[in-house]
Amino acid sequence: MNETTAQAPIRLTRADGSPIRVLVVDDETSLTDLLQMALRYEGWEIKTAADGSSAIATARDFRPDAIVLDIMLPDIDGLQVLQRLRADGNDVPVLFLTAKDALDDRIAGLTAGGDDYVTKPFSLEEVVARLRGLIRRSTLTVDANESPVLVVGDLELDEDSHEVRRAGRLIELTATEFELLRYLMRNPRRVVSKSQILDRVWDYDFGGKSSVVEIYISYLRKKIDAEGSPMLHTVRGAGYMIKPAE
Amino acid sequence: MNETTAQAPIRLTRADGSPIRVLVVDDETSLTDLLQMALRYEGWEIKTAADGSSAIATARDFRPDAIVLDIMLPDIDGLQVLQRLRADGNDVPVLFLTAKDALDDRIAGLTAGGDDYVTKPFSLEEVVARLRGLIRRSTLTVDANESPVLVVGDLELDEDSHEVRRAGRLIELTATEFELLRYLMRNPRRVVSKSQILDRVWDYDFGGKSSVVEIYISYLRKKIDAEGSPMLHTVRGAGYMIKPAE
DNA sequence: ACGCACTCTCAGAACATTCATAGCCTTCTT
DNA sequence: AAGAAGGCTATGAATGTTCTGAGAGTGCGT
Repeated sequence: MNETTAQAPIRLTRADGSPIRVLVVDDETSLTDLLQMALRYEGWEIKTAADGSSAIATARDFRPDAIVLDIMLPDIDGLQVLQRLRADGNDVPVLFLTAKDALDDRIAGLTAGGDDYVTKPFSLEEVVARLRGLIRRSTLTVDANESPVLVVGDLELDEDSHEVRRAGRLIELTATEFELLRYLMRNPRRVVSKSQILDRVWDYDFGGKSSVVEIYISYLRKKIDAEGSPMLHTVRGAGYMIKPAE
Repeated sequence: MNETTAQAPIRLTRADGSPIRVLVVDDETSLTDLLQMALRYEGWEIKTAADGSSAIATARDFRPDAIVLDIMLPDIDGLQVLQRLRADGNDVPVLFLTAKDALDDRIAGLTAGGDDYVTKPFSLEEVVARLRGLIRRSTLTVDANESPVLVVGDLELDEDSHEVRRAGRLIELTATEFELLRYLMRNPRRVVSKSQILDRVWDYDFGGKSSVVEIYISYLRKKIDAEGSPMLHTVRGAGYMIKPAE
């Protein structure tokens, strides 16, 4: 055994070690496919539903730890699905998906109940992070053997406070820089390609070029690797990797 | 372990550690739904009733630590419900809900008896705070492993006296400023979004824009962060956070 | 009824962020 | 060693977000 051995992946599980279960509800297959892939990659067990009534039925049988729920559904409105779940005594936390312009009054009050929402188009990192937050804070899911702080070497990232520190020194990051660093830190000592980063950290409808990743890596380096030995490494032709300085 | 470790959440429980139980009585489902969501998120166990007689029955069976009771009910008047409970020898503290214009003298005497009331429309922070106060002061609930004083760094907020001090110096806040600060201080070192703040601190029927939050943050800064290092931090694109000055 | 304190909108200023472009640098291949 | 490919970063324009002053409206207390 040596120091480069892969560490156990950061993986949220239930109290008994069985995988987290998530129900994804949206009528666009392209979106449910995308989310299903991304969430399976987290090691979670996923079921999907395309409308409100099958969502309610599946929630009953599948007993998910969280639900991703589009507001706009062909039959029953997403908010009504929530109401029915609650009327059933089901406290599962819900992450709503909503178009940016269709926001406001209808969503009002949601976050006060411990639920949350993201606006389309979203980045997968954002959805996963919010889900992890919801599940971690949910009074139902017993485990939460997880801290909101990612640590790689002397670099720390706190998902609750959004604080990032290198050797204790506070570092200010923009939203995109923060998401990129979080993604890298959740995959330490592993090369991630520019397309992986783009697929994961940028909104799914991002139309720009992948060179934007290079730019943000460059920003991060200036802030993270400014002093001390570098932790952000380029793997030519393959991608980028973060690991503790040696 | 270092000084940035997340502190245990502030959570009121009964003496044996079991969750607080609250009965919510209102005939409008939208309101009971909202309160149920918000109070569950406090980690409490909630039951609801839509009229006076089922409220009395549920109070007997469920043995709640507090009751939220609308004055206006389809069958029996809320105040009469209180009378019947007391006649039964049930001393559970009651938080009445009443329309602002229907504020009659009958309500006036309530607070003398250890009960309390809020006028509709209310903010969730207000209801939760009043409930916490009632439960904490109630002779029934044994625990109260909780102080009415929130402390973050050298900033103190007393929920009983409504006094706020920074480094010992008394600071005058308006009602809204106080509620906003209380909400932030109950979530120290955690980024809270503008929608979360709006959902929680502003009345549930508030129709305005979330920029009002920015304005009140600005007011708070002038009073709280006037001198000394700042405790109120903007996390661009995410929300606001309070933490001890470094 | 009056004045005062408070809440909230508006609008513009100030500021931060995102991203494309382009030229330079590094590394690899032959 | 030269060329090609890939990567880095300075610059700046466009965009998006936050802050704040002025003031209108509201409601409360006297």
